Amino acid sequence: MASDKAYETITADDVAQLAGVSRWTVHRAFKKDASISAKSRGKVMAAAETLGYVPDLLAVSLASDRSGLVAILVDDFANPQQTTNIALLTKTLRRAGWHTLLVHTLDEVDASAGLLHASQHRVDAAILIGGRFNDEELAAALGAQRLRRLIVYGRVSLNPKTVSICCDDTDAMTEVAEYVLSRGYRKPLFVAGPPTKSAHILRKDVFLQRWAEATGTTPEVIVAGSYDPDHANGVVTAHFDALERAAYPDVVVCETDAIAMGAMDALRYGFGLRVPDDIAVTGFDDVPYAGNRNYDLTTYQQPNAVLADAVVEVLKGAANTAQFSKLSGKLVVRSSA
Amino acid sequence: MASDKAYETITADDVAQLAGVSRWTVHRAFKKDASISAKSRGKVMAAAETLGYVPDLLAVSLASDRSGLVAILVDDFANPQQTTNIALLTKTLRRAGWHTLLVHTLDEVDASAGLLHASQHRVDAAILIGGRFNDEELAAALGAQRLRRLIVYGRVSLNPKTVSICCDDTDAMTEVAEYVLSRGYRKPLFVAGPPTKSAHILRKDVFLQRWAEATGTTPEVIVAGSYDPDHANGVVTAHFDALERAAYPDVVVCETDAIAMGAMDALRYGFGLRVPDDIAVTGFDDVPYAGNRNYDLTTYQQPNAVLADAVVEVLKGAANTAQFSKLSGKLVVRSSA
DNA sequence: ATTTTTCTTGCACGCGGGTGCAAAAGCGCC
DNA sequence: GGCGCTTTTGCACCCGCGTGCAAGAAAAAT
Repeated sequence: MASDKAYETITADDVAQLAGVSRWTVHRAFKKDASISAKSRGKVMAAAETLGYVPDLLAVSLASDRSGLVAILVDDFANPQQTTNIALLTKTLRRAGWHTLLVHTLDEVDASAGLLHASQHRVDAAILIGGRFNDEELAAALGAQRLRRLIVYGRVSLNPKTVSICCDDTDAMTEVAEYVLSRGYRKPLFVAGPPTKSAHILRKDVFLQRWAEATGTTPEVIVAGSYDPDHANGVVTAHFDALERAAYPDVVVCETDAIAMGAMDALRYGFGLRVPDDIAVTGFDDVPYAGNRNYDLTTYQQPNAVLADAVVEVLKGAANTAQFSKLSGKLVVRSSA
Repeated sequence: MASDKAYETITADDVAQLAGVSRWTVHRAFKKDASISAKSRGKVMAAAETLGYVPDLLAVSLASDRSGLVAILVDDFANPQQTTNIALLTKTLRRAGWHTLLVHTLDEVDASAGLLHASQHRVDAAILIGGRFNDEELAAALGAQRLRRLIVYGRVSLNPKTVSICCDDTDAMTEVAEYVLSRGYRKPLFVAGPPTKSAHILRKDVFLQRWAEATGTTPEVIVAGSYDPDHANGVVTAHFDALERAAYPDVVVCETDAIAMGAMDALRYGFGLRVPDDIAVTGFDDVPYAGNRNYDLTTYQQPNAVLADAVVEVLKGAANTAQFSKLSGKLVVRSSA
């Protein structure tokens, strides 16, 4: 194993000495369009090369007040949409020059603690992907702490101090509702995710409203306490257990793919139902597994790349952030409905 | 959205002024068992409370040469075992007081670049979870850069400058082989993951050897280029496409659950085979989905919590690190084999 | 009351690098 | 060669906090 001092620290001073210039000249050599002669920049670069000099980002952050770090707060790794987002965001941010501090928040209270820790690292922004948090409380923290920006990802926050980056649930869920109606389903069950304290997912409300407009009836709704497929499985099982066969819905509309997958497993293995022959299922997000032959889920595809790019825009100081909460994806029709 | 200066920076100086003491006394107040009078500590704490003072971790890191940061390098978010590990590690590390820098490495070359960036943040350790890297090259970097420890997670690295934390593939895969033999299977197909440049997964070799010892025959082997289930699906499909029905193996032994899940999908949906009636499948890792009713995979359960705890031990400076590469899990028998 | 001993406290200096300004060097020109 | 101007370079000071040491204050011993 590596000893605690296996490395030697090369600072700008070392480079300066070798190059025969002052430390500040070294810094200039590394700074794009700084006033420095070609000759001394050459000397510095050569010296830096031979010494293997790399600037210390900690010191850079301290001095420049920009850390190049973005915190991502996540609370539910069982939700495939979240892991997908983490993967995409870390990749996108890295390409754009930011590094990621991944904070695994344990519960709602802990989200604030996580945010505090992130701020102590002077992150340039904190992105909330998780579901269990209270953005009012967070916004309070926002004022007091060293937090530049708070980005709520994948849902709408009404707090003006935060930036929401998400697709327009109204358009999206309306499209899903239209599709379900157009396919002739008439007895839907909506499976919602955990209720939110503040930053909302509007899918349920939109679906219910659109459905009521079109049919004059209100669909039944059940609520899953988390976006873990296994949990959704249990909730759906409990619901169907209490139902006569004749009372089964003809379509199960789920707030997310994670829920849809759990629901589908429940229907198939718990009640021997065939999808879509006996009952249809729709999801939302189009996570990687949704296209899998097991599920082949009809779902609404999030514009993931666009969302991730929006984060970079915000980091770069985009002025008009309102547009970022109205992005749109597209309906993906597969065999499940 | 938050303006760029929404926060006010409260430093120890501010607290000192309010408390009527010097800055150093403030630091002492926050330092466990520092020599300071109860009275002034009280004053400091009160002042810190009213101002909402929180130490700047960047400055702490710079001054103390300990960042409290650990980098996790990952390359494949499609592999459920990796996301599981990320979740567990971030949680475990956070509880133990470390924060996580998540680096999404794009390819093998990029792993070195990622490690370099991590070192620029003075991480206390870097953990390699990914598969696509070359640990010799990384070890070279290790000497030159500001990297205290390099932990290779989930596989064995022979490089003495790194610490391997993983379960003992020899014991584990022997157990799997014994089980497969005991169930009467005689015509196995081994589906291996991508070949490694240096830090190895020994499962294939162990299985082949044990099988040869027991039966005198050598199982057929095919190689998947990644641990993405979809990719494995394709590889298995291609293999079976070229086979007569009579030549099908009776059991498909997979290097990981991710591969097993892809393989199972291929067998079922591509060739109409029933698992385990027509063909059996085994995995390795026991990822969350492995227990799902769709797969219900017989697999070898990694001692995840033990592995994660081992990381903390190493960070705390555990002397005897050799033990950490010989941990053991347990065989989980389900219906797939 | 004086001297020791023990606590407390203040402070210089360092971590590695960024900023703005002033001195120095280089330049063209008369 | 001397002048004024532009480019280079050096430097003081700062980011916020930690360490070790020495001076000051309080408590104990004489």
